[in-house]
Amino acid sequence: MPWRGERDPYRIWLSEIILQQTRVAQGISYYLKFLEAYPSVADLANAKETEVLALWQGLGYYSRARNLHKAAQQVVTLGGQFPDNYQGLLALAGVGPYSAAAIASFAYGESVAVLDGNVYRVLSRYFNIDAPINKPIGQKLFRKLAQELVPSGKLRGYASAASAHNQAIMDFGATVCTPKKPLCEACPFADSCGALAAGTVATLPVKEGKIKRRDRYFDYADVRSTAGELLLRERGAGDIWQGLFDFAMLESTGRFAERPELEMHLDWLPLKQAKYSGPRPPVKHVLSHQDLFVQFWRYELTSEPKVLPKGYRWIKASKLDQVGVPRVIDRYLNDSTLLLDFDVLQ
DNA sequence: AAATCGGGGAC
DNA sequence: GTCCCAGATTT
Repeated sequence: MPWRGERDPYRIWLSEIILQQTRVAQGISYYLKFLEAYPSVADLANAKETEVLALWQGLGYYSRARNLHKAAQQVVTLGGQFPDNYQGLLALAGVGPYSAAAIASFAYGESVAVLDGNVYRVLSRYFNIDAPINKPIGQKLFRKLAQELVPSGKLRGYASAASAHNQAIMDFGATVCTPKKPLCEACPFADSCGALAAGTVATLPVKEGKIKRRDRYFDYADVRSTAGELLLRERGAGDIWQGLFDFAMLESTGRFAERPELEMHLDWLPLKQAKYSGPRPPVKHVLSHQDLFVQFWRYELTSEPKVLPKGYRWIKASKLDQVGVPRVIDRYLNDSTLLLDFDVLQ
Protein backbone atom coordinates (compact mmCIF):
# COMPACT_ATOMS: atom_id res chain seq x y z
CA MET A 1 0.00 0.00 0.00
CA PRO A 2 1.44 3.34 -1.10
CA TRP A 3 0.36 5.06 2.13
CA ARG A 4 2.03 2.54 4.45
CA GLY A 5 4.15 4.32 7.02
CA GLU A 6 3.01 7.71 5.70
CA ARG A 7 3.28 10.61 8.16
CA ASP A 8 2.03 13.47 5.98
CA PRO A 9 -1.48 14.33 7.20
CA TYR A 10 -2.59 15.33 3.68
CA ARG A 11 -1.69 11.97 2.24
CA ILE A 12 -3.09 10.06 5.21
CA TRP A 13 -6.33 12.03 5.03
CA LEU A 14 -6.62 11.44 1.28
CA SER A 15 -6.11 7.70 1.68
CA GLU A 16 -8.57 7.43 4.56
CA ILE A 17 -11.37 9.22 2.72
CA ILE A 18 -10.82 7.06 -0.35
CA LEU A 19 -10.85 3.91 1.77
CA GLN A 20 -14.16 4.62 3.52
CA GLN A 21 -16.37 1.62 2.70
CA THR A 22 -13.89 0.78 -0.04
CA ARG A 23 -11.44 -2.08 -0.45
CA VAL A 24 -7.77 -1.27 -0.55
CA ALA A 25 -7.42 -2.88 -3.98
CA GLN A 26 -10.15 -0.64 -5.36
CA GLY A 27 -8.77 2.55 -3.84
CA ILE A 28 -5.07 2.43 -4.68
CA SER A 29 -5.28 3.69 -8.27
CA TYR A 30 -7.53 6.58 -7.15
CA TYR A 31 -5.07 7.53 -4.41
CA LEU A 32 -2.22 7.69 -6.93
CA LYS A 33 -4.36 9.61 -9.42
CA PHE A 34 -5.36 12.22 -6.84
CA LEU A 35 -1.82 12.62 -5.55
CA GLU A 36 -0.59 13.24 -9.07
CA ALA A 37 -3.38 15.70 -9.89
CA TYR A 38 -3.21 17.42 -6.50
CA PRO A 39 0.26 17.14 -4.91
CA SER A 40 -0.78 19.42 -2.05
CA VAL A 41 -3.97 20.24 -0.20
CA ALA A 42 -3.86 23.73 -1.74
CA ASP A 43 -3.89 22.22 -5.24
CA LEU A 44 -7.00 20.28 -4.32
CA ALA A 45 -8.65 23.31 -2.77
CA ASN A 46 -8.06 25.32 -5.95
CA ALA A 47 -9.64 22.71 -8.21
CA LYS A 48 -13.22 22.84 -9.46
CA GLU A 49 -15.62 20.47 -7.73
CA THR A 50 -16.65 19.06 -11.12
CA GLU A 51 -13.04 18.17 -11.82
CA VAL A 52 -12.69 16.43 -8.45
CA LEU A 53 -15.87 14.44 -9.11
CA ALA A 54 -14.57 13.47 -12.55
CA LEU A 55 -11.43 12.09 -10.95
CA TRP A 56 -13.57 10.28 -8.35
CA GLN A 57 -15.76 8.74 -11.07
CA GLY A 58 -16.40 5.05 -10.50
CA LEU A 59 -15.47 4.98 -6.82
CA GLY A 60 -18.98 5.57 -5.49
CA TYR A 61 -20.31 7.44 -2.46
CA TYR A 62 -19.67 10.71 -4.27
CA SER A 63 -20.36 12.88 -1.22
CA ARG A 64 -16.87 11.80 -0.22
CA ALA A 65 -15.45 13.64 -3.23
CA ARG A 66 -17.53 16.74 -2.56
CA ASN A 67 -16.50 16.73 1.09
CA LEU A 68 -12.88 16.08 0.13
CA HIS A 69 -12.90 19.26 -1.90
CA LYS A 70 -14.71 21.18 0.82
CA ALA A 71 -12.33 19.97 3.54
CA ALA A 72 -9.33 20.98 1.44
CA GLN A 73 -10.70 24.51 1.34
CA GLN A 74 -11.30 24.36 5.10
CA VAL A 75 -7.66 23.45 5.61
CA VAL A 76 -6.49 26.31 3.41
CA THR A 77 -8.66 28.63 5.47
CA LEU A 78 -6.90 27.29 8.56
CA GLY A 79 -3.62 28.46 7.08
CA GLY A 80 -2.83 25.45 4.94
CA GLN A 81 -2.04 23.15 7.86
CA PHE A 82 -4.22 20.24 8.90
CA PRO A 83 -5.62 20.28 12.43
CA ASP A 84 -3.13 18.37 14.58
CA ASN A 85 -5.56 16.59 16.88
CA TYR A 86 -8.64 14.36 16.85
CA GLN A 87 -11.18 17.04 17.74
CA GLY A 88 -9.85 19.48 15.17
CA LEU A 89 -9.80 16.87 12.43
CA LEU A 90 -13.37 15.91 13.26
CA ALA A 91 -14.46 19.40 12.20
CA LEU A 92 -13.37 18.77 8.58
CA ALA A 93 -16.08 17.84 6.10
CA GLY A 94 -16.24 14.11 5.51
CA VAL A 95 -13.97 13.33 8.46
CA GLY A 96 -15.86 11.30 11.03
CA PRO A 97 -14.74 9.40 14.15
CA TYR A 98 -12.85 6.74 12.23
CA SER A 99 -10.94 9.02 9.87
CA ALA A 100 -10.14 11.56 12.59
CA ALA A 101 -8.71 8.79 14.76
CA ALA A 102 -6.71 7.34 11.89
CA ILE A 103 -5.18 10.68 10.90
CA ALA A 104 -4.58 11.79 14.50
CA SER A 105 -2.76 8.58 15.40
CA PHE A 106 -0.86 7.96 12.16
CA ALA A 107 0.28 11.54 11.60
CA TYR A 108 0.57 12.89 15.13
CA GLY A 109 0.74 9.81 17.34
CA GLU A 110 -2.38 10.74 19.29
CA SER A 111 -3.64 7.92 21.48
CA VAL A 112 -7.11 7.55 20.02
CA ALA A 113 -8.64 4.27 18.81
CA VAL A 114 -9.72 3.66 15.25
CA LEU A 115 -13.02 1.83 14.97
CA ASP A 116 -13.74 0.39 11.54
CA GLY A 117 -15.21 -2.84 10.25
CA ASN A 118 -12.00 -4.70 11.02
CA VAL A 119 -11.84 -3.50 14.62
CA TYR A 120 -15.50 -4.31 15.25
CA ARG A 121 -14.90 -7.84 14.00
CA VAL A 122 -11.71 -8.46 15.96
CA LEU A 123 -13.04 -7.08 19.24
CA SER A 124 -16.46 -8.71 18.98
CA ARG A 125 -14.79 -12.08 18.46
CA TYR A 126 -11.91 -11.84 20.89
CA PHE A 127 -14.20 -10.67 23.69
CA ASN A 128 -17.18 -12.68 22.40
CA ILE A 129 -19.54 -9.69 22.39
CA ASP A 130 -22.82 -9.97 20.51
CA ALA A 131 -23.87 -6.33 20.82
CA PRO A 132 -24.98 -5.08 17.37
CA ILE A 133 -22.20 -3.12 15.68
CA ASN A 134 -24.63 -1.14 13.53
CA LYS A 135 -26.66 0.25 16.43
CA PRO A 136 -25.70 3.15 18.69
CA ILE A 137 -25.80 0.90 21.78
CA GLY A 138 -23.25 -1.51 20.36
CA GLN A 139 -21.11 1.19 18.80
CA LYS A 140 -20.87 2.96 22.14
CA LEU A 141 -19.76 -0.25 23.83
CA PHE A 142 -17.11 -1.04 21.23
CA ARG A 143 -15.83 2.52 21.19
CA LYS A 144 -15.20 2.38 24.92
CA LEU A 145 -13.54 -1.03 24.66
CA ALA A 146 -11.37 -0.01 21.70
CA GLN A 147 -10.19 3.11 23.48
CA GLU A 148 -9.25 1.13 26.61
CA LEU A 149 -7.00 -1.08 24.49
CA VAL A 150 -5.04 1.71 22.82
CA PRO A 151 -1.60 2.10 24.33
CA SER A 152 -0.05 5.44 25.19
CA GLY A 153 3.61 6.24 24.81
CA LYS A 154 6.19 6.04 22.09
CA LEU A 155 7.33 3.25 19.83
CA ARG A 156 10.46 3.32 17.70
CA GLY A 157 9.71 3.51 14.00
CA TYR A 158 6.13 4.73 14.46
CA ALA A 159 4.39 7.98 15.26
CA SER A 160 3.53 6.34 18.59
CA ALA A 161 2.54 3.05 20.13
CA ALA A 162 -1.09 3.98 19.42
CA SER A 163 -0.31 4.45 15.74
CA ALA A 164 1.25 0.99 15.52
CA HIS A 165 -1.62 -0.52 17.50
CA ASN A 166 -4.27 0.97 15.21
CA GLN A 167 -2.42 -0.17 12.13
CA ALA A 168 -1.90 -3.63 13.58
CA ILE A 169 -5.47 -4.34 14.65
CA MET A 170 -6.81 -3.35 11.23
CA ASP A 171 -4.18 -5.45 9.46
CA PHE A 172 -5.03 -8.36 11.72
CA GLY A 173 -8.71 -8.08 10.87
CA ALA A 174 -7.98 -7.84 7.16
CA THR A 175 -5.64 -10.83 7.02
CA VAL A 176 -6.33 -13.25 9.91
CA CYS A 177 -9.64 -12.44 11.61
CA THR A 178 -11.48 -12.16 8.30
CA PRO A 179 -15.28 -12.06 7.84
CA LYS A 180 -15.45 -15.50 6.21
CA LYS A 181 -13.13 -18.42 6.99
CA PRO A 182 -10.92 -16.69 9.52
CA LEU A 183 -7.50 -18.31 10.06
CA CYS A 184 -8.17 -19.43 13.63
CA GLU A 185 -5.68 -22.32 13.37
CA ALA A 186 -2.87 -19.89 12.68
CA CYS A 187 -4.18 -17.18 15.00
CA PRO A 188 -1.72 -16.04 17.67
CA PHE A 189 -4.67 -15.20 19.94
CA ALA A 190 -6.41 -18.57 19.63
CA ASP A 191 -5.64 -19.46 23.26
CA SER A 192 -7.48 -16.46 24.62
CA CYS A 193 -10.15 -15.78 21.97
CA GLY A 194 -13.60 -15.74 23.55
CA ALA A 195 -15.52 -16.53 20.38
CA LEU A 196 -13.24 -19.43 19.47
CA ALA A 197 -13.77 -20.96 22.92
CA ALA A 198 -17.51 -20.39 22.74
CA GLY A 199 -17.85 -21.51 19.13
CA THR A 200 -19.38 -18.22 18.06
CA VAL A 201 -16.72 -17.01 15.62
CA ALA A 202 -18.95 -17.46 12.59
CA THR A 203 -21.83 -15.50 14.14
CA LEU A 204 -19.78 -12.44 15.09
CA PRO A 205 -19.93 -9.57 14.71
CA VAL A 206 -23.71 -9.17 14.96
CA LYS A 207 -25.44 -6.79 12.59
CA GLU A 208 -29.14 -6.11 13.09
CA GLY A 209 -31.86 -5.27 10.65
CA LYS A 210 -31.67 -5.24 6.92
CA ILE A 211 -31.63 -2.33 4.54
CA LYS A 212 -34.73 -1.39 2.61
CA ARG A 213 -34.34 -1.48 -1.15
CA ARG A 214 -36.47 -0.04 -3.92
CA ASP A 215 -36.73 -0.50 -7.68
CA ARG A 216 -36.48 2.45 -10.07
CA TYR A 217 -36.94 2.60 -13.83
CA PHE A 218 -34.88 5.07 -15.88
CA ASP A 219 -35.34 5.75 -19.57
CA TYR A 220 -32.32 7.70 -20.75
CA ALA A 221 -32.19 9.71 -23.97
CA ASP A 222 -28.71 9.76 -25.48
CA VAL A 223 -29.17 12.91 -27.54
CA ARG A 224 -26.49 13.98 -30.03
CA SER A 225 -26.26 17.40 -31.63
CA THR A 226 -25.67 17.90 -35.35
CA ALA A 227 -22.03 18.48 -34.38
CA GLY A 228 -21.97 15.15 -32.58
CA GLU A 229 -21.91 16.52 -29.04
CA LEU A 230 -23.60 14.75 -26.13
CA LEU A 231 -26.42 16.29 -24.12
CA LEU A 232 -25.61 15.94 -20.42
CA ARG A 233 -27.41 17.08 -17.30
CA GLU A 234 -25.84 17.77 -13.94
CA ARG A 235 -27.62 15.89 -11.16
CA GLY A 236 -28.75 17.97 -8.24
CA ALA A 237 -29.16 17.46 -4.51
CA GLY A 238 -31.68 15.13 -2.93
CA ASP A 239 -31.01 12.05 -5.04
CA ILE A 240 -28.22 9.72 -6.12
CA TRP A 241 -25.11 10.88 -7.99
CA GLN A 242 -25.24 14.53 -6.89
CA GLY A 243 -22.75 16.54 -8.95
CA LEU A 244 -22.34 13.88 -11.61
CA PHE A 245 -23.70 14.15 -15.15
CA ASP A 246 -26.16 11.86 -16.86
CA PHE A 247 -28.56 12.17 -19.81
CA ALA A 248 -32.00 13.65 -20.24
CA MET A 249 -34.31 11.03 -18.86
CA LEU A 250 -37.76 9.97 -17.71
CA GLU A 251 -38.25 7.98 -14.53
CA SER A 252 -41.29 5.71 -14.36
CA THR A 253 -42.85 3.65 -11.59
CA GLY A 254 -42.78 -0.13 -11.89
CA ARG A 255 -42.04 -0.25 -15.61
CA PHE A 256 -40.08 1.37 -18.39
CA ALA A 257 -41.61 4.20 -20.39
CA GLU A 258 -42.93 3.92 -23.93
CA ARG A 259 -41.31 5.95 -26.66
CA PRO A 260 -44.18 8.49 -26.90
CA GLU A 261 -44.01 9.08 -23.14
CA LEU A 262 -40.29 9.73 -23.26
CA GLU A 263 -40.58 12.10 -26.21
CA MET A 264 -43.52 13.93 -24.65
CA HIS A 265 -41.55 14.35 -21.43
CA LEU A 266 -38.64 15.79 -23.43
CA ASP A 267 -40.84 17.97 -25.62
CA TRP A 268 -38.34 20.83 -25.43
CA LEU A 269 -36.12 18.77 -27.71
CA PRO A 270 -36.93 18.37 -31.45
CA LEU A 271 -36.93 14.59 -31.20
CA LYS A 272 -39.60 14.03 -33.86
CA GLN A 273 -37.22 15.11 -36.62
CA ALA A 274 -34.29 13.22 -35.13
CA LYS A 275 -32.71 10.02 -36.34
CA TYR A 276 -33.76 7.54 -33.72
CA SER A 277 -32.74 4.11 -32.43
CA GLY A 278 -33.65 2.14 -29.35
CA PRO A 279 -34.30 1.13 -26.82
CA ARG A 280 -31.14 -0.78 -26.11
CA PRO A 281 -31.56 -3.94 -24.02
CA PRO A 282 -32.23 -2.83 -20.43
CA VAL A 283 -29.53 -3.18 -17.81
CA LYS A 284 -29.83 -3.57 -14.06
CA HIS A 285 -27.62 -1.33 -11.97
CA VAL A 286 -27.41 -2.12 -8.25
CA LEU A 287 -26.80 0.57 -5.63
CA SER A 288 -26.73 0.17 -1.87
CA HIS A 289 -30.42 1.06 -1.43
CA GLN A 290 -31.80 0.90 -4.96
CA ASP A 291 -32.04 -1.45 -7.92
CA LEU A 292 -32.00 0.65 -11.06
CA PHE A 293 -33.45 -0.70 -14.27
CA VAL A 294 -32.00 1.40 -17.04
CA GLN A 295 -32.83 1.66 -20.69
CA PHE A 296 -31.20 3.85 -23.37
CA TRP A 297 -32.66 5.52 -26.43
CA ARG A 298 -30.53 7.34 -28.96
CA TYR A 299 -31.45 10.45 -30.94
CA GLU A 300 -29.33 12.26 -33.52
CA LEU A 301 -30.83 15.72 -33.86
CA THR A 302 -31.22 17.57 -37.12
CA SER A 303 -31.55 20.84 -35.25
CA GLU A 304 -30.84 21.96 -31.70
CA PRO A 305 -33.00 23.92 -29.25
CA LYS A 306 -31.91 27.56 -28.86
CA VAL A 307 -31.64 27.34 -25.08
CA LEU A 308 -31.21 24.38 -22.76
CA PRO A 309 -33.03 23.97 -19.46
CA LYS A 310 -31.03 24.62 -16.31
CA GLY A 311 -28.40 22.01 -15.60
CA TYR A 312 -28.11 20.81 -19.19
CA ARG A 313 -25.10 21.31 -21.43
CA TRP A 314 -23.54 20.04 -24.62
CA ILE A 315 -20.27 18.21 -24.21
CA LYS A 316 -17.89 16.99 -26.87
CA ALA A 317 -17.09 13.31 -26.61
CA SER A 318 -13.42 14.21 -26.42
CA LYS A 319 -14.09 16.22 -23.25
CA LEU A 320 -16.11 13.60 -21.43
CA ASP A 321 -13.23 13.01 -19.02
CA GLN A 322 -13.78 16.50 -17.61
CA VAL A 323 -17.04 15.53 -15.89
CA GLY A 324 -18.02 12.62 -13.72
CA VAL A 325 -20.67 10.24 -14.97
CA PRO A 326 -22.32 7.34 -13.14
CA ARG A 327 -20.95 3.90 -13.87
CA VAL A 328 -24.07 2.87 -15.75
CA ILE A 329 -23.67 5.83 -18.11
CA ASP A 330 -19.96 5.22 -18.51
CA ARG A 331 -20.59 1.59 -19.43
CA TYR A 332 -23.23 2.57 -21.95
CA LEU A 333 -20.90 5.08 -23.59
CA ASN A 334 -18.08 2.56 -23.81
CA ASP A 335 -20.43 -0.07 -25.21
CA SER A 336 -21.73 2.45 -27.76
CA THR A 337 -18.20 3.17 -28.90
CA LEU A 338 -17.57 -0.52 -29.37
CA LEU A 339 -20.80 -0.94 -31.29
CA LEU A 340 -19.97 2.03 -33.48
CA ASP A 341 -16.55 0.59 -34.22
CA PHE A 342 -18.22 -2.68 -35.06
CA ASP A 343 -20.60 -0.96 -37.45
CA VAL A 344 -17.69 0.75 -39.12
CA LEU A 345 -15.89 -2.53 -39.57
CA GLN A 346 -18.84 -4.16 -41.28
C1' DA B 1 -32.30 6.04 16.07
C1' DA B 2 -32.92 5.17 11.30
C1' DA B 3 -32.17 6.11 6.50
C1' DT B 4 -29.24 7.25 2.77
C1' DC B 5 -25.31 7.36 -0.10
C1' DG B 6 -21.80 3.37 -4.97
C1' DG B 7 -19.51 0.15 -6.69
C1' DG B 8 -17.02 -4.06 -6.67
C1' DG B 9 -15.20 -8.51 -4.99
C1' DA B 10 -15.55 -12.86 -2.56
C1' DC B 11 -18.38 -16.67 -1.70
C1' DG C 1 -28.25 -14.39 -4.61
C1' DT C 2 -25.56 -12.53 0.29
C1' DC C 3 -22.20 -10.07 2.74
C1' DC C 4 -18.86 -6.61 3.40
C1' DC C 5 -15.56 -3.11 2.51
C1' DA C 6 -9.69 1.54 6.77
C1' DG C 7 -17.86 5.33 7.30
C1' DA C 8 -20.13 9.95 7.24
C1' DT C 9 -24.04 12.69 7.01
C1' DT C 10 -28.78 13.79 7.06
C1' DT C 11 -33.37 13.20 8.63
